[in-house]
Amino acid sequence: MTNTISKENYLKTILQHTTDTNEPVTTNDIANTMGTKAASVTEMLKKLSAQKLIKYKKYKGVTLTNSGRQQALLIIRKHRLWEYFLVEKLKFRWDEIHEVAEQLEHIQSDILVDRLNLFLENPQFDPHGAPIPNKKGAIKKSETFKLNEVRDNKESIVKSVSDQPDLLRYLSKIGISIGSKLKVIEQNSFDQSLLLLINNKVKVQVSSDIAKHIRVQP
Amino acid sequence: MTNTISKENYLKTILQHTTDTNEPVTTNDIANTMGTKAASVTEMLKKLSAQKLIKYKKYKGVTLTNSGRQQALLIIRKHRLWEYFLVEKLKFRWDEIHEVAEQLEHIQSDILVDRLNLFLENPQFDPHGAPIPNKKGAIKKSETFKLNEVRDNKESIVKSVSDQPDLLRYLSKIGISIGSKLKVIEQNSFDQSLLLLINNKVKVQVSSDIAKHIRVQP
DNA sequence: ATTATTTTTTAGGTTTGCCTAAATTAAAAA
DNA sequence: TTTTTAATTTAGGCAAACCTAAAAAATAAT
Repeated sequence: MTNTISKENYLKTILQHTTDTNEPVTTNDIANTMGTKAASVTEMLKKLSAQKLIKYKKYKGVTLTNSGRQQALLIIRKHRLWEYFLVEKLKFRWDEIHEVAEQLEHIQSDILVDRLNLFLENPQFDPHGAPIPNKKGAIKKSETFKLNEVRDNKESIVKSVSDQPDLLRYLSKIGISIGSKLKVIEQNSFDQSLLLLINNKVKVQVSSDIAKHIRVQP
Repeated sequence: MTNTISKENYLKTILQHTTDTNEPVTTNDIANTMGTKAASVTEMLKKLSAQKLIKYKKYKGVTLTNSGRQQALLIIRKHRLWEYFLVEKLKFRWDEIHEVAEQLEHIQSDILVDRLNLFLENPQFDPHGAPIPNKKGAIKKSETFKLNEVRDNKESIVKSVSDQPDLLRYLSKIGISIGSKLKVIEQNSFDQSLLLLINNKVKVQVSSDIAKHIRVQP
């Protein structure tokens, strides 16, 4: 019943690549994000398929079964609860937590997750603003928009950012955090970079590559 | 530089078997406590020896090198800090923590250990009364005695108990915890069991098998 | 001091998860 | 539609950590 760490990581990766698009994820995409080779991925897909955790047709990519998605969501739950713990209790910076949470998410203990959740008072979002799935794996999704899709001169509030240490360090440096108020002053039509007003105070130019990792609400 | 979980467990086991006796531990003893077979142990000993973590002569048992002891002590440190966390913060009972701590002790992150220690306010003893090694692996040892070595009609205070869930549940049931006051009323000369007075209130008969897992101070 | 018993080691296998190189299939280009 | 390119899978290997069975060494018993 208990999966290996490697299998858990595959499930998590497949979930991440299929939730937004609803499309099957390819062997190569999995290999790239996991830092393994395509051949290794194929091999693992066969095992996960035999366990009915994924739907896999040769050469056609993969999606999760309900059972696989459920398992993946509970790993995400653990990851995000631990991230919250690291920041709120142990005073980690948000760019320091990823690596540690990647380890902690694989600790197997239902009672631990329950009590950690209780101790943290049932948090709903992790330090990057990502929603924490509940005990059953259910996730409440909110309507947010990528910053690079917001029209000029609209004000919005930062709701979440991608979990990438480099990005997080950069955002801290320019003063963007969850809850920051952003106004897109203008979009450069050549490179799609944005001129932002942050919290009504500072103007900063950010690339569209950064902007697409920032999700906001009007 | 980073060892596998399996290697860490071997180091820990070797430490546990060599600290009190100062004698080399045998292949079979290691196999028994780890739940593996002697052949597997021999194989691993060769690897640990090649890494200069243990001193190993064929057929002659094993001891740790300074480097190996240092590593083992830092794993113990993590184990005991996590145990303290589980009991003090997450409200685990002391008989529930072992299995989880066995997993948590293998999380690799120096910064995590430092900040956990800070968060817990630098605790000196884990929930069973075992001393927590400091950041350098140093452990302060206190003079304690096994309860079965205490003379009749002497009063003493419980300082530590062995980390075995069954034992811990039993001790809870009869009302013994760290700090309890015990008086050995009499020792049965046939089976060496002890009649105890606990906290000046309850009388309980305890086998010597239990008593040797309870360490006390006068 | 031999012999018998127990302990430890060696030899040869298994599983998991990774790899490279070659073969196959699918997709894109001519 | 055929050819070329790209993606994927298969085949065959490797390291880690376990195993069983057989051989060797150490210890205990006669």
